[in-house]
Amino acid sequence: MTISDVARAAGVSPATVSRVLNGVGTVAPELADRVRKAAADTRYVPNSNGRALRRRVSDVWAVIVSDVQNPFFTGVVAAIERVAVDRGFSVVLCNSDEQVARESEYLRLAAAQHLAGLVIAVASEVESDLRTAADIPAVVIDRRVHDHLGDSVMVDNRLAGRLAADHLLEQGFRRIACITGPSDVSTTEDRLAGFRARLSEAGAPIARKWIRRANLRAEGGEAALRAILRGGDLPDAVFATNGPLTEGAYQALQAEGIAIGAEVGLIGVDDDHWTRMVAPQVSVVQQPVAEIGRLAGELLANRAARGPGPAQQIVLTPTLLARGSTRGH
Amino acid sequence: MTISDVARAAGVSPATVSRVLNGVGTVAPELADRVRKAAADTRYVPNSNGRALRRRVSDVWAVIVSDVQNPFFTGVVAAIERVAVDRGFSVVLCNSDEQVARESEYLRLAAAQHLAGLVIAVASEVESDLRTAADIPAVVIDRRVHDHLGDSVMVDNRLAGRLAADHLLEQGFRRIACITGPSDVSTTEDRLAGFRARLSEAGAPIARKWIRRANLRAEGGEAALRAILRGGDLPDAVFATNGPLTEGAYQALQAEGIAIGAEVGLIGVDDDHWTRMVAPQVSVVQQPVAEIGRLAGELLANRAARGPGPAQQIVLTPTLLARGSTRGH
DNA sequence: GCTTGATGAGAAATCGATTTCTGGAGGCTA
DNA sequence: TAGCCTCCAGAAATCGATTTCTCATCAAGC
Repeated sequence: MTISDVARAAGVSPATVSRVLNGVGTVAPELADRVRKAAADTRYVPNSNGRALRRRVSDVWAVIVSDVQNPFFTGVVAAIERVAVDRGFSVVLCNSDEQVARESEYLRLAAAQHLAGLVIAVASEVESDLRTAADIPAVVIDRRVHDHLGDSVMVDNRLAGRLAADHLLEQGFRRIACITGPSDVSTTEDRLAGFRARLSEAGAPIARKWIRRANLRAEGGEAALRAILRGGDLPDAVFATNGPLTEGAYQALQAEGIAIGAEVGLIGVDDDHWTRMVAPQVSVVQQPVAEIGRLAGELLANRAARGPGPAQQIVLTPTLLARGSTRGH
Repeated sequence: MTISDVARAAGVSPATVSRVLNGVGTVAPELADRVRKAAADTRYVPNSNGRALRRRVSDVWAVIVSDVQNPFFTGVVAAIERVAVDRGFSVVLCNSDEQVARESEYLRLAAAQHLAGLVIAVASEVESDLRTAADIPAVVIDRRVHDHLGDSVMVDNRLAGRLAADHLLEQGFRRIACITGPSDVSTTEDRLAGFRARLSEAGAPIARKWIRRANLRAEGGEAALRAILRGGDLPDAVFATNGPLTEGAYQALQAEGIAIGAEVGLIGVDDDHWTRMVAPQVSVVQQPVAEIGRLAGELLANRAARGPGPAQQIVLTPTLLARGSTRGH
């Protein structure tokens, strides 16, 4: 079913059908009615490849995230969608699953389709390469990318680390471990950096053996915590630098029968629902999830509307939520 | 940067560039090298609108789900992606957010782009209309749709309800409530139906006032449980028919200081991580998440490869996971 | 030495929509 | 009534890739 079929059915030219359906130019009301009727009767769906080819742009945004199963990202995506729907865009979500190769494939796809915009949380600060999609407006969120100078919405992750350290120190913890991600993920890396810096300042530098890197899934966090336990020397508190890692750390402590809070304190990042459902509740550094998504969406919409111009780099502030898992030492 | 630019740079015709990059036909090795070099030098990304227009099909699948924030769906999507990547397809995820209008928009988009395939969990059994995308191979998952006869992967949800009922009866519960979703969502509706049927058979029919419908988010489950509490007459157990509803019910019970298991039993659906992290752990009817996604992906790949043929309707079996939240009555 | 066939690569048609170009009909002014 | 606009709608060009058509070249076979 093409525009020519509709044109034939309505007894007009394809040009007229296009004009009616897009509301551009002037068409006699009577003809317009005939066209609309024909389009409805034939269940005509315009081929967006033809349209995008001619128009040279689509009305779809892609959001590429590194882990669709992480509630932080789905929360951000939901907020982006709200803005997009509001401005008449559609959003498709792509999951790179922390793999640079899959990310590149999605970037290629976005560029090849000449999408209207792109929001991306990269898989790797050093290896990710956004040049493939350099032609379409992009907003980088959550994680920094090597030499990207465009719009971005980030959180002050060094501060996040400092907040966690401050809190643990205040609560009297001193023998502190950290479970964090690969060194090419800027978020977890910055949180570790801020955390370390604060502990060093306080004269309680973190022991090298107590810094554990893991892949950014619950399994990674769990394995890392078990590795710490196997070391024999038990820390009195643990900082996990993202949501899934926190979850994994919690599960390992629980499985080993260690009293969270009393024996070993635990503080995490990202306020997923479960943190308030367990006992004791888990202290976390919270990121402004909805705000990140909203701002990313608005930045993208503005960039698309206003064209090139000075890049905006927004940095938001995290918040400490102190709870039972870091009390009772 | 178009194929003609590359052709000019390599000193050949566009046809030759196309042949080289797609590996079809025969091209002299020397020319081929020149083309490949020119394509690399110019960072040429083929316009997929032009390509899809001519080829009449793309290599992208869309997965439309009703709630990206529900771990059940993201789990299924991750499994579909594994199959897709394996077969050389890309997957984009679309979130209808339980809204038929947004779902239609995504269906229109999928049809307009002539995507290679579609996997969908509909927003409404009665209102969702897949005819818009009738031209592309589709697999329906999770929820039934009014008069859809194509491929599908479902779970025996009446059995899921019966398993929950059986277990509660066995544990000695008799005054039982149910928190479920809108009546046009077949999954929660079937679970309720199976649950009711089993309780009636056992001579302990569920009281009408103890059947609460809620929107399918944690807030909905929480509100529904509070409504039951406000009724004054406390049930001795509650069945929540999906993941977020279970979460909400748990939160409400906990907030009200009701001892889960001892005072009020709780059984849910979907084995999200938190169910094993809380105390007591929550009993659930588990769906084979990865299996659903894998089968949906394979069904779609086969359909695309083999063309029309008899539809396959796969029904999987849920499993009961009995835990502390339904003990101790 | 001439015919036949295979091979390689450019020219041109094609996909389906949008947009520019073009021309006819009708209204207005001088 | 001639001349000029304006308005409307069809014809045709265009977007960028793929694929069919066409033709030139060269080798093999008789």
